[in-house]
Amino acid sequence: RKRVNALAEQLLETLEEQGYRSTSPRRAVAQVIANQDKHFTAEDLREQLPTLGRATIFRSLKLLVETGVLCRGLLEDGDLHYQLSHRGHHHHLLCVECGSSQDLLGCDIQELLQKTSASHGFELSGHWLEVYGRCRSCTTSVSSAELTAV
Amino acid sequence: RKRVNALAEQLLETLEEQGYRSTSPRRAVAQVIANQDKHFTAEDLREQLPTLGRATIFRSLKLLVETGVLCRGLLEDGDLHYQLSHRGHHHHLLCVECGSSQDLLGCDIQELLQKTSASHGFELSGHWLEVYGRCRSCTTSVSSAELTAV
DNA sequence: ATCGTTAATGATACCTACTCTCAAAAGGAA
DNA sequence: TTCCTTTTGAGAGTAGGTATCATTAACGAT
Repeated sequence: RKRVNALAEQLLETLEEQGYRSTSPRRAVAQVIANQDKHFTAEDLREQLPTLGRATIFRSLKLLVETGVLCRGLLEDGDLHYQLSHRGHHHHLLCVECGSSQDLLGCDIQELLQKTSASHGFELSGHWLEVYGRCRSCTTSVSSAELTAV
Repeated sequence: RKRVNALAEQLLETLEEQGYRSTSPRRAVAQVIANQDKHFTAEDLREQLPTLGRATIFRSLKLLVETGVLCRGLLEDGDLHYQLSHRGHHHHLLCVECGSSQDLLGCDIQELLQKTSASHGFELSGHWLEVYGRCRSCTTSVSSAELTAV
């Protein structure tokens, strides 16, 4: 569990590098985020940090997104959530069952989009992709139930 | 401009097929949507239909999305917008300059995602993709200005 | 044509998720 | 410590959407 604190410290360092002060509310937020294993909403954070002001939480989230520590995503139901950003452009696999998320590696969609956009006379500037499904542990844990049902 | 009314009528028919009544507020909404050449927000609709109740507009939009007439999308800044849905799963090219949108044709991302998801032990159930950039007419109209600047 | 049932509407209150304002309270460099 | 600046929390405000409910409009049956 030392790693957790290490991650929290890393988040704070990123902020400090960009000229933001290391305050106790920010330390608390960093700690909670570092403990998170799923994507989370602003409300989740608020529940875990009831002593912090509402505005402070939103401000921290905004800051962390701006500095690239977090990224925002959209759940299938339209809810906004946050998760640690693993630097660089990438996408997420979101498990609709347990809520876990993992980075989608080795998916070179950029090239595909570039080609297809060009054929529409379109100058690509960016894209947003979220992938939904069920993760390995959810598919295996439910498979027996499904088998009896079938 | 007969085509516009034809489109509006088509929207209403889709609602009627699903058991919804053809009311005058719905006719008005259909007419405005049919006239729209870009994606639009609920607020855009409200401005063009000031006599309609707020709730009615939101209800109509919801209904049209549920019946598959419209689809919802997310702009780069996080704003929610609507546009005519051309049946079946597809994606949009959104021009960040003029706001126009066109369907992205011939992009088989599904297959790519399927493969990559599988290699993560992930059972794909869906995805969400928006592509941002500048459309043909915007790139050509600005190109001269950019040339002098460079 | 009109009736009666049910769906749809509009006014308004409410709600959620967030932002703004501003006085007070920390950071932190000197 | 001091002084300046950033940050904070409380609370008001805002955007965008939903819930409630009495009234009104659709439309199939008569």
